Amino acid sequence: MPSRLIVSRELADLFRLLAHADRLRLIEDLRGGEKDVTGIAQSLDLPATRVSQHLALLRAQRLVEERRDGRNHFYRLAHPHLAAWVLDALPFIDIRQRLEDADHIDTARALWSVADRNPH
Amino acid sequence: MPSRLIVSRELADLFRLLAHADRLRLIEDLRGGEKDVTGIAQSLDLPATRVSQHLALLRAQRLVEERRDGRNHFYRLAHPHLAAWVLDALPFIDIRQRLEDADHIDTARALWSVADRNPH
DNA sequence: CCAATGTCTGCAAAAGTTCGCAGGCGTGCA
DNA sequence: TGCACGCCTGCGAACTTTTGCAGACATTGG
Repeated sequence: MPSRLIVSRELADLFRLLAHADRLRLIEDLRGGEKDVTGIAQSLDLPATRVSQHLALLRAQRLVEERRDGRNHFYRLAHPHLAAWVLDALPFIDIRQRLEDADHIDTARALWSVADRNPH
Repeated sequence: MPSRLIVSRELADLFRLLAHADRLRLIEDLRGGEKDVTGIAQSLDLPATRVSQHLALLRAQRLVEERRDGRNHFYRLAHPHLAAWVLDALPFIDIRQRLEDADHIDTARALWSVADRNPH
């Protein structure tokens, strides 16, 4: 029964792709809709080259899709539900370290949620 | 607004912990309830030392809890819902490579689900 | 007490990831 | 055509993770 092994490897690849704070922020940033590389770089405060490198990884596993318009490359989530699923992981993080109790998870979720689409 | 950065780092740590095929299999293996190290090692077909190393990582981030009985250490999921959440990621894996279409996701999910608690 | 068993930890080599930088490619504007 | 812009890729250095192995520790049975 090798399917299990195959599936676990596929899932591990996905988790590895998500195992980087900047890529997670990027995914949350795309929740509002498509955005070009420079726009993402500005809102995450990262060099555009690095954003492009992250996007190349996400693209390789079809987590984002690209649309070109002139010299700009616009990216969007291939699965819009992905961002919500990522936030569903909040209950599993070890809250002892930096957050005090379960209420703060809600605070964090709120902070990161739809309402908050201003500069930063 | 640094909370966002903090949360994304916490989430990235969690994803990094899950970004290993054997640890994912381990988590799925514990879905059925607690199990000792040797038992896990047998059902995953891995050396017990390695299982212990993986468990040490999962323990450090409070994803599993330990109960000792004599010389055996029994482990269980700290959040039983974790295993289900992991499987919710199946729609996001890139299915072109080894699986043909969406039906196979269901097959994979079924293969890995509750019914399947026989040897392997 | 001694030996066997089940598990844990430390270490170092191998493998993998991240990051900055240099240079390349395509597009648009003067 | 030439230049600036937006983005992409390749490369090497620094860092992190994985793995097997050797040895340690605690518990149990003889």
